[in-house]
Amino acid sequence: MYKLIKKCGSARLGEFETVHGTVKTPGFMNVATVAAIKGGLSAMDLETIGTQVMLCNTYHLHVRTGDETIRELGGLHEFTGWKGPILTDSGGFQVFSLAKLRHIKEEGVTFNSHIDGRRIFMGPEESMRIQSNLGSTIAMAFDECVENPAPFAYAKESCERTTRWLIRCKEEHDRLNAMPGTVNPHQLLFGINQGCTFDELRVRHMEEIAKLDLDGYAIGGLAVGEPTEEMYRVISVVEPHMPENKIRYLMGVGTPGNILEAVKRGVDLFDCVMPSRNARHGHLFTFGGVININNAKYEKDLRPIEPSCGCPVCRQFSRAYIRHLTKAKEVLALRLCVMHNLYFYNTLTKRIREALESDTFDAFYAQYIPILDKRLSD
RNA sequence: GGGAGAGUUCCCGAGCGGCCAAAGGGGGCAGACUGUAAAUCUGUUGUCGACGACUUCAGUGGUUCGAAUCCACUCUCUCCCA
Repeated sequence: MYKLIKKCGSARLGEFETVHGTVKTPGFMNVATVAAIKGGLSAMDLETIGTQVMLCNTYHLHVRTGDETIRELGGLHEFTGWKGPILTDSGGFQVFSLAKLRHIKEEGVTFNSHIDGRRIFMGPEESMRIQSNLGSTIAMAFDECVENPAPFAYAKESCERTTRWLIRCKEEHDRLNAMPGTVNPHQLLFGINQGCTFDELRVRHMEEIAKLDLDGYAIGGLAVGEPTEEMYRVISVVEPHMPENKIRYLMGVGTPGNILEAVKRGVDLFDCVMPSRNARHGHLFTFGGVININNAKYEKDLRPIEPSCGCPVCRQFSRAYIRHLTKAKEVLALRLCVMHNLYFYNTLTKRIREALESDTFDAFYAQYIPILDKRLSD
């Protein structure tokens, strides 16, 4: 359960206890959609790079290899070898990202599998059942992540449906946890706030789902194309209505700067594909700004990605070597870049925690906001 | 020695009288990426005083209003017969 240690303005330092270990917040979850961090990282590497929570996806694991199989194999922890907390996303985001392949009804969503095209039905009960089979530490409610911009009428209708889905999720989740033979009978459930960029929808929805007394609350449906300032506004609008004694998770966000801004607004937990995806494309994060390791100027640069970084990659390899590997399209390039970027994100949240601990968060914020998302100038 | 074919922009390779500074790849350069259908996608890639001009399709010289494209010779390479 969540324990608030201290606050600095709206920013919160806390801890979240689970059967698979304690998560220190603010924290960043490392995305492993198909039970693997893209770029060739395994459970063996996650400790090295400071991972607290691994995030896997319900829809992706359902279509391949299949949640029933993973259940037979002992659940995701046995399957992946990762003993720490695992959060499974519900498949709700795929309602958004696989828009061309799906059809939404009150009961749930019909997808055409992106693997083989076969029809798949997923509603709140199905999502809960799959996540129960996967045996994750934390299950996410099945929601609809609505595209931006969306007409108010549609946003309202979708939001109300997401609330009804959430109630069904909770019932099914409680039922499954109580069933004998459940992989993880202590599985937690987080609800997801929606409402696009409409403040009144956001607030009303948050108030309603707060009544359900779930294990945690997420803000979903942001960073889907709306201006960044609008995202910050929505967080600020919703935050006062989020239960103080529950962990708050901003889904799918974001850039290092986004995370710092969201922490300042009271968010505890994050996940994003950005560090891993951008790493695969040669964009590397540092506390001095972002670099594109593909750039010609790094061809003979003997410095590590970030001289002050303590990650295994920066301790051993030069920019020149990593650039060579990316140019040569060696898989090692992906691995090294992803390792560095995830270490950076994990360290960023760690340093935010340290700043909160030592009451220097404001100074930390003032120092890093101007540079984190900019190009490193060296 | 005889015969056949080929030489295109950084590379491979299309073009075979005007719509060609020249398709398409590759490579290079740069950009995007936010609960991952993403080791992907986009732009750019002869030069310049740049809505125009200049140089380029092995070399030289021709034919033509106009040539990377046709002709002659030269050079280089590949294959076949000796």
